[in-house]
Parts: sequence; C-alpha cells; structure tokens
Amino acid sequence: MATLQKSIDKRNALIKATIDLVNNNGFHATAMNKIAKMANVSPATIYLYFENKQDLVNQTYIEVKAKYSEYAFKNYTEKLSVEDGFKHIWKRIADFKLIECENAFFLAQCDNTPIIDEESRQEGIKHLQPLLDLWARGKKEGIIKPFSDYILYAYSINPLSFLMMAQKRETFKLNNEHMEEAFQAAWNSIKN
Amino acid sequence: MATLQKSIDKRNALIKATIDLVNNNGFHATAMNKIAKMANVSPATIYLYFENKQDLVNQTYIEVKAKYSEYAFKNYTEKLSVEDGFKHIWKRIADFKLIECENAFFLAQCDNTPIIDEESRQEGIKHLQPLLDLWARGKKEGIIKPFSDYILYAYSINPLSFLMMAQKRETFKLNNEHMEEAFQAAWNSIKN
DNA sequence: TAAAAAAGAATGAACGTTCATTTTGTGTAA
DNA sequence: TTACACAAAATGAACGTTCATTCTTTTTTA
Repeated sequence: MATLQKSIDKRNALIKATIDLVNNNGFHATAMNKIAKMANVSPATIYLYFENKQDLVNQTYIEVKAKYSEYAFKNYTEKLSVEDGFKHIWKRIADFKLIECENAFFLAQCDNTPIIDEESRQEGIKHLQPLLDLWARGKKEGIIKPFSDYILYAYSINPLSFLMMAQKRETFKLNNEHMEEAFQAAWNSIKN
Repeated sequence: MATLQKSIDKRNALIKATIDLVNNNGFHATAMNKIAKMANVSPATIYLYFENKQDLVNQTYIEVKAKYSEYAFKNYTEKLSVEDGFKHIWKRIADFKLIECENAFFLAQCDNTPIIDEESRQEGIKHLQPLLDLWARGKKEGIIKPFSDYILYAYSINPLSFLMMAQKRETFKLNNEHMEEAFQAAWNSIKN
C-alpha cells in the first residue's frame, strides 16, 4: 500500500502566495494561476489542498488570525497588573503589525471587505478572550473606564492598524518615539 | 446644431450603483454588467461617462471623499476654541459614518485595499486641512499633545471607522451613550 | 507495483470593452 | 408652429480574453 502525505510545505507556500498576491492585487484580481505559479505548483494541485478559491482565502484568513492572536498573547500572564498586562499585550500587537506587516495587512483587508465568509470571520474573533478578560478585571478594579469592549478596542488597539497602513503606504515612518506616543494615547483613552 | 447633454442623473445613478455593489461584493466581483443593470442603463453607456472600470471606481472614490469632508466641516469655524472646534468636527464625522454609512463603508473599503490608484488616494487626502490646522493651533496653545498628525488621527478620528464597521456587521449597536463614551476616549487620547 | 500526488492542457463560463445601430433632443428653415 | 436634419446619447449584441475548475496523464513513493 502507498499513502503519500500531502506536503505541508506546499500548503504553506500556497498560503504565503495567497497573502502576497491578495495584498498587492486584491482578492478577485488574484488568479489561481498566479498563486500556483508563485507557489511553484500546478493550478490543479491547489484543489488537492483546498476546495476552491473561497476556501483557500477563508483558511488563509483563519490561519493568519490564529498566528496574530498567538503572537499577541505570547508570554502574557494574568498575574500582571491591569496596566502592565495591557501594556504587554499592546506592545505585542504593535510588534506584530510592524514586523509581520504582510500578515497584518492581509487581515486588515479581510476585515474591511466582504471577501471573507461571515463564518470564518466569527472563527477569527474568538481568540481575543484574554484581552477581554483583562478589561473586565480592569473595569472591576476601577482602573479602566466602564466602556463597551468594542469602544475599548476601537480606541486602544485598532489605531495600530491605521498606523500600519500609513507605514505600508510609505506616507509615514513609525519610530520608537511614535510608539511611545501611540501607547500613551491608547492608555489615556481607556484608563480611568 | 444639436448639443445634447449627458444626463447628470445617469452619472449619479452609476456612482450610486457602484457604491452599492462594491460594498456588498467587493470591487472585482462587481461586473460592469450589474452596475449597468442597477443604474437602468446599457453597459455601453457607462463608457460614455467613464473611461473604464478603474476610472469609474476612482471617480466614485473622489466624489464620496469630497462629500465626506464637506460634511465634516459643515458649519465649522476657526473662531471656536480648540476643544469646541474638535468636538464639532468629531461629531460631524461621527454623524457621517453613521448616517451616510454606505458612503463611509465604501471609503473604508477603498482605504484598506489596493483597488484605488495612489493618485486618486492622494487627491482624497487634501480635504482634511481644517482639522490639521486646528491641531496645529491646539499644539501651539498646549491644549493638544505634540503628537504627529498621523497619531492624532489614528486615535481620535479613525476609531469611528471601526465602530461603524461593527455596526454595519450588526455585531454592535451604537447609541447616544456610546457616542459620548467614544468622544471622551478620543479627546482623552489627544488632549494635553 | 499500486495508489496517492502532481502536473499541464483543456473547458465552459463570465468578464470588460467595443461595434454597429437606433433613439433622442435641439437648432433651423419653411 | 411644424418638419427636417443632424449630432450626441444610448443601446444590445458580439468580441476576445481571462478566469476557476476539471480531466487525463505522468510522476513519486511506500
């Protein structure tokens, strides 16, 4: 008998190519053809790994989103004070958006367009729980304003996406001083 | 001699249809065919008003962006104090994102994807000057933190886009109380 | 050697755009 | 006021191209 296994490398190459091409051309302008070529694979091979184009982009989204939240909570522990915990997570997310900016840009694009199935989108949201828990504790201790989580996120985390986008477009160059300012702004907007 | 004039109504209908379809399907998934049908026009007619599909979406972007900044600065005067002036503009922008949310959503999509020519994007940025002037004054008077305009924008204005998106996806329902909270967060993040 | 994996060519559908034609509206002559 | 001429505006069918996907064949490997 012979059971080969599909190469994880090929799958990774396909996902990487998808991110790259979608980032630069958008989802629908990205041909399966091109994805295959960039991944050094035949177009037909894609369909051994993914059901169709939509499935490919959905899975890419979920994978990148998982990588994002894993990165965000690396080394985080609930033992930290609310302020320290927040600063830790905030800095990790900031790093991700700057260092893994191709991944972050892909997420931004998915989150601002109708290319991702609602189901996959919901799947991606789940991972932020530790941050929500931290906020709940902060509110209880009177350290964080009693705002809805949506507003807390909009003002403390999401602005990093805007800065990343400006950076990517090369209309703005983030340095360490900017980062310090940005964190101040974030913390001031949510702290009590 | 006979000089008919192309109907402005038709052009408007085409732009409206473009916004609607691009919002719901994305740029590349929107066929000229469908735009024409929604605008009650022949596909060929589009090419009397616009060079091609890219030109159509570029012009739509510029038009919506102009409407946005006109809305933002309605009734604003430099005679207001920095805080009052900021609150005025902020509320106008918030209203736009909630009331004209189809327009706002279209802009968000354009600003987060590569569908718009860089040239058209630059064209759209110009209009925010009064806000930048206000910030410059605020910094000089020591009322606003000496942050770069990108950071001020990211933390005080851009979060509204995130809230609008959540609202549009019906995962969040903004009410007046939320608005008050959001303004507080915005002001706290930039005030000295 | 047998079955999974991969390949590349083939396919039909859908796309943006153009072409040949018809319709519309206006200035002018009767 | 009417009728005509004519050019701009508008049309629907048609075009060539490109796309996602599939089919058939070849390659790989246990």
